[in-house]
Amino acid sequence: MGTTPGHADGTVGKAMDVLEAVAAFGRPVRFTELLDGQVYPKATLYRLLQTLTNQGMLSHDPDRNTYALGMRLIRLAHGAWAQTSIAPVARPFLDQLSAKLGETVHLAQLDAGQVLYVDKRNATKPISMFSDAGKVGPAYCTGVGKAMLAFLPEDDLVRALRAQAFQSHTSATLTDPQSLRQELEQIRTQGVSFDREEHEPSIICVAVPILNTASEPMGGLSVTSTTLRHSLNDLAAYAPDLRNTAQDIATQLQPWAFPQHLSEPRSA
Amino acid sequence: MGTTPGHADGTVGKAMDVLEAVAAFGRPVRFTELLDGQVYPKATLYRLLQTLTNQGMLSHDPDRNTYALGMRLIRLAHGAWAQTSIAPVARPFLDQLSAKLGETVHLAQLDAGQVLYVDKRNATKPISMFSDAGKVGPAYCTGVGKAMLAFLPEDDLVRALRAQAFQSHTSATLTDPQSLRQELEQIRTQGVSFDREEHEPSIICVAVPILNTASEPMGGLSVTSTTLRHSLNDLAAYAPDLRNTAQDIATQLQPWAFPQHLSEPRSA
DNA sequence: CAAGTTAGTTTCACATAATGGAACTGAGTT
DNA sequence: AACTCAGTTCCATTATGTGAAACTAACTTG
Repeated sequence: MGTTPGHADGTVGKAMDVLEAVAAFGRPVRFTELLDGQVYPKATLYRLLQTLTNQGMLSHDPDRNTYALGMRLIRLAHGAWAQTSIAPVARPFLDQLSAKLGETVHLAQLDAGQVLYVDKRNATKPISMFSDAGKVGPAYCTGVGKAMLAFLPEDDLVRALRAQAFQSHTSATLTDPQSLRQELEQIRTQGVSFDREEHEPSIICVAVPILNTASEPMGGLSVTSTTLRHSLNDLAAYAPDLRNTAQDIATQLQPWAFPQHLSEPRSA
Repeated sequence: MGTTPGHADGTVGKAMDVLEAVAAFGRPVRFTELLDGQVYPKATLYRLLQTLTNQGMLSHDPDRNTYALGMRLIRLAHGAWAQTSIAPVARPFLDQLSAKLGETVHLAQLDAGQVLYVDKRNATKPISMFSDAGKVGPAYCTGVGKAMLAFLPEDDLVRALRAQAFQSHTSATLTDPQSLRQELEQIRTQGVSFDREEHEPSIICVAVPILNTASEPMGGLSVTSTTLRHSLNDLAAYAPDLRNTAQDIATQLQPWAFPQHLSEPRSA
């Protein structure tokens, strides 16, 4: 987890492990810190760091002798966001929904069994980019996570759950696959999922999946609030709006799933 | 340019070239499309694509047989944004400035001679994350770009300019290093730079650099508008506010440049 | 201030892992 | 049934990456 050398395929895999290790620190990190947290021997780690820095995937502060994630990642991620995520398609709908409800709205997708937030609206104050997009969270104890898990094909679900370490974040967290599966069953029939302070105390949310025509989850959409401001019943009232927006997004997503513009006149 | 196999260091470098090549298309791309745009032979390209997909750096649509940038990049970029860019530090100041001026505000940094936008505020409507952060632009014909170039040490400047292909975007674009250098001289003395429709017709902006104590540019800050709404003189009036905000950000950035929290009790 | 410690860099004999030409598969055409 | 063309696999060759150990430089410490 985190700094696991996930069965590295070749040199590239190892390089990615190193990237991940740097990311895990969440701050500029010294060579040695990486060295004893990591499985790769000194010289190997050293060369990998060099190469990655060279490539702009890491940035190296020569004064402090520290490494941090490089800005090239920001450029590339912009492409990923635009090409691969459902966010650009969902954008206008998020605007609409957030304007209507005046609540915090999240858009998420599943990535390797984890919830990856790809967009967010916070009605109260203007939101800064990147600050929240790119965040990840556990799927089994978040509203959007459960909404998506509920509609995952069985084998995908098994794989997603195996990747999770079911740790108890709050007293309400579902920590065994058993009760989670029950909950997922219920979500599947109701089409709505709730986070009952399962991830963070006093944070609650209502979420729906964004499904394609094959009923597979393409993403999730949620309204988040606190127990101070809302009850779960209050949130439940948002469900219809959420469902409508999810449906709208799903509709817009169809052409995206079957792109027509594939064969362009090859520029000789 | 773009798909240049920039003197690849090793396998990792080649893998990054492939990433960049996929990014360059800006849409899901077929194997063959990459193949004949790229210098790597079939089998090699194939394996690199496999590895990258495996690693989540690319995503592969098995139906359409296309590759696109992967979501792992979004996760990593979030880290880069938080660790390496000046954006998180500048965030509250951007909020403030944008609230005061009610105009579109950009925060940028230099990356490999290009302008990389790392944050943005648009007072009129709520802004989506990632949509603009991560964008790149040419340094020599944007307000923030010139503001930063003006304060670059000579050898860095030479390197940055060599990377640029001085193409004429509008009739106002400075296309020769000569006149650009003159302009930079002026910016250096005045501390403000203008984009006089040099990048896009009718788009103008005023920008200032964010300088560290060594007077090296850490980033740039700009207010953008259109010729319909403002004259250059109007924009010039924003300069003092921009300078103040840049100063505030620079001050906050000092501890960041000399992080105290480096030696933590090593977790045995 | 010499001996000791720590952090980072370089070397080099060795072996793994990447290479790419060519052959193969299988879907789509004619 | 013969012919594309896109994508995938094979495998002998060799380039690349490997990592223990030696080295250097800065920084403590007795």
